[in-house]
Amino acid sequence: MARQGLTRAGVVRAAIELIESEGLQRFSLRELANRLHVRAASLYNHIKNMDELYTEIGYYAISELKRAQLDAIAGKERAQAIEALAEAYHRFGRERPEIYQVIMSLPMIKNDALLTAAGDIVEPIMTVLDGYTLTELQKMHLQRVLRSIMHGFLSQEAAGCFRHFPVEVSQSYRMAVQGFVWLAENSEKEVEA
Amino acid sequence: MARQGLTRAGVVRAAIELIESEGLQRFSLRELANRLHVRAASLYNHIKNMDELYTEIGYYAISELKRAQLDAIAGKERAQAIEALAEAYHRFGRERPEIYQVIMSLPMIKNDALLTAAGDIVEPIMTVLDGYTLTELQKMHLQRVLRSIMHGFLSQEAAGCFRHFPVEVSQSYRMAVQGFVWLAENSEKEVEA
DNA sequence: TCCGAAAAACTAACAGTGTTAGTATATTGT
DNA sequence: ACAATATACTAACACTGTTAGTTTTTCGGA
Repeated sequence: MARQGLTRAGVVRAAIELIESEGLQRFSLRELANRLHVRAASLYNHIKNMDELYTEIGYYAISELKRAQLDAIAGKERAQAIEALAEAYHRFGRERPEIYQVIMSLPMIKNDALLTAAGDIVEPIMTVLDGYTLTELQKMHLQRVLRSIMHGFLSQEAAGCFRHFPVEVSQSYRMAVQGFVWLAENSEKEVEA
Repeated sequence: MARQGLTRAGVVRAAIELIESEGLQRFSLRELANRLHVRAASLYNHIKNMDELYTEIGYYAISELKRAQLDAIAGKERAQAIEALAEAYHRFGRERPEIYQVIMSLPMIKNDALLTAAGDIVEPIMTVLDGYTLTELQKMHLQRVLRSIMHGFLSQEAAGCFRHFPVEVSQSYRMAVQGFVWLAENSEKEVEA
């Protein structure tokens, strides 16, 4: 019954590590408790329940994805920035699939704080779009489009939908991003006209 | 202990109805058994296990999505066909969110038969692309791009990511599809050159 | 028509999930 | 040093899918 010196932050960190190593699917409070040398019920001294823990993990995951995007666009502009951001997003999803999956399965509909945090993911995209001469409305639309392309691609790739063909996935992705670059430039022309 | 006259197909049908009415999240064998006036264990006389039942539901869901797309492109060509297909796909996801979610959470990586069936979703897209002068490789890439756009959009919309802004979602979607049409036409030009 | 076989329902149990209540012990502040 | 608080525990509950073993119904063939 010796104390384990657990903290809320420590529990969250351990949960993240467990998810990254064993997979989101197999994650459970019991397994997490085992790692911390504690009974499952004891975790409730540090977290309210599983939803709250999951939300906390979500905050971390979102901040990581945001950082990856910000790092990518540093010192770049317009098409070059878009391509770098898209590539970084893609790499993040490939290298940390479980963490990415956490983001995409967050119950944002039920949690307004989480929805606000998720807005962080959009921030780097908006920054890049600031480099174009666009109305706020256009930026809004374009931001949605880019997000859809990036997530849609990653999601299907992770589901295994793209693996049975010997056609390079990265090239398909680059093509999709190129279509977006065209959209951005085209929207700009509409404004300038 | 009177028999309920259950069949494998009947169980699958009831499961689909239950998912559509109560949501995929809250679906369980016990609830399904209740609806059929039977104990949960009795379901195992008609299905092997839950994975198999889920796979069966997946086949249905995939065929429905395929049909929606085929209906949409009937009698249409090129840009008009692409737009109609994309719109039908979007409507399907909105009107039958639980069924769409089933498709997107199918464990295709573990089930080759399921992966083959999932190829059906691509068929209507390939048919539309046949209306363009493209190499097989280009068609492959483009098919992936369109799928990514459509699914990415639907997925984020369902997650609630697009709801906090008074910016019309349908217009963003149309913009994304327009970008794809440009990609298709542009690829065609490359071939013809 | 009867009887054995097969099909389909049952009950009971198991291992797993998250979660709560109540209890004991360790730590901390006065 | 003692009271208060924090943290761990055990035991239990209501779920989840799943299996084994049992009883009943149904059906096909002699």
